[in-house]
Amino acid sequence: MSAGSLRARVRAEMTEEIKATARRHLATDGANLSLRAVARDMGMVSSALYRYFPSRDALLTALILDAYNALGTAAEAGDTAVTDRTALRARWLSICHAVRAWALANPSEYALLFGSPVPEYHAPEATTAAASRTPLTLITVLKDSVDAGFSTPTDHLPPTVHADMARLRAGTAPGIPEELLARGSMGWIQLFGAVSFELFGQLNNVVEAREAYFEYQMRHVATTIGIPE
Amino acid sequence: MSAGSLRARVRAEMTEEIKATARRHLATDGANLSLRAVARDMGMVSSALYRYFPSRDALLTALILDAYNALGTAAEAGDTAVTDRTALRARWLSICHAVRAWALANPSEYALLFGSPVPEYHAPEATTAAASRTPLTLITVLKDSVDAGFSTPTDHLPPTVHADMARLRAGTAPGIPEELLARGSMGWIQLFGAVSFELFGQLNNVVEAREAYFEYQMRHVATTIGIPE
DNA sequence: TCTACTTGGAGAGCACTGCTCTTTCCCGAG
DNA sequence: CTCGGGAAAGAGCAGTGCTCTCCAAGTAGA
Repeated sequence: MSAGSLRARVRAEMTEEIKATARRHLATDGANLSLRAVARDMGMVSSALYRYFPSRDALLTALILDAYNALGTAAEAGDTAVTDRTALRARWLSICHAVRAWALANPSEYALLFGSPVPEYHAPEATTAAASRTPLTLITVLKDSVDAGFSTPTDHLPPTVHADMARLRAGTAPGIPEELLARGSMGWIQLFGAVSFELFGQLNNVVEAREAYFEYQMRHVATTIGIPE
Repeated sequence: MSAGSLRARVRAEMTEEIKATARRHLATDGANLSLRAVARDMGMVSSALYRYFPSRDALLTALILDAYNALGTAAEAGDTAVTDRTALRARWLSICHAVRAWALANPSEYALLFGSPVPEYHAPEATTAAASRTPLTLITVLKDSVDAGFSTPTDHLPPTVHADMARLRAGTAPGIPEELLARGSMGWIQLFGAVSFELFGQLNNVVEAREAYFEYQMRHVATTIGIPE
């Protein structure tokens, strides 16, 4: 059996190496990386690569899945890094900083996840689970905030938004009021917007104190959501 | 002289037609549209197209410039559509809705502006002026808010952020307190994040009431900035 | 009006791309 | 020890951005 799994192991290693090489190319060529160049880098011919990935899109899908999971892992690590689990504000901010740090360390992968959608490419269902890990980490803090008895916002939500939030809660986080979820989603959007603005060059020649301005924003968001100091 | 300008006029028309065709291709092929396909669509050979644009990047730059200006025009129109110039909240919200409407109507051009940066492509200086039209429109509302005597936020800004905002103010909007500019920039980021999330598919299967949730967010942002009802 | 010059279009060609198909080879299960 | 299947190689197809040469047509000066 060790012989039988050898083939499989080699194949798995090969697949990993292809992805690693592709990730390297991602940094310079973006989403339109070249299969042939990846193969060339590995000393193999391009057609051999099709034994591992049926198409370029399949390779991209694998990279996207890995990236979502890497970001999710980083976000969760940011959360658990705060040993005092009752320090909700610190946890929220730690997650935000973890997301930004991961994005700055892996800009091309972040762009693959949150940048312009690749034309003619449709993400398979499998990615959505990985994609929701990061927002779920944020929602966990909201849930702990509710359990700790902190007061929640009392916005008036339009009925349709209320329904959306109720549906979101049903799938993920029982017990969180719709109003809090709505504000939490806003915070997730602000986090994404801030990181994207910085990474995509929209802050150039405007804001130099990137870290400080990010911190300022996220503190403000945390306050808005109702996470006390 | 009418003969001399004929050539120029034909050339201008040709340039416009190329851009229009390219814009159409942008919708299906995204940023990696094909010069040859554009030429084919116009019944000409690809090399002829190089008489008008020295490279594919140059064509993209022209499209980007046009898109920034179109968005800026839409934003300004959203502002001036509010006849009561003292209705600052209405003006702010009208600008936000105009930006979203333009983005929904021109998704691929929006992606070109605010999506993943094109690898190896660096925007020339000329685009920055067009790019700032939309945020400047928002800042105008902030300025009118100050002039109207509305109270401004009293955040404590880190010194570096304070300096950034002072520099931003110096170039654009004298008289606006740094704290207000910082919050206004947050609002611009939230607007961008909300539109991008919706357009790039991040809201799929989560929020269905797109319009209503957007409105909710922007109202909240306006309140946060300190624009009274 | 005739000529000299500039300009725009056409076509061939180069190096590259994703992908398919066929051929070869070699590992490992029976 | 045989032989089936997985993996690699290579040729080939249609497409790409871009360059170069060639030619027709429009423009300006005498």
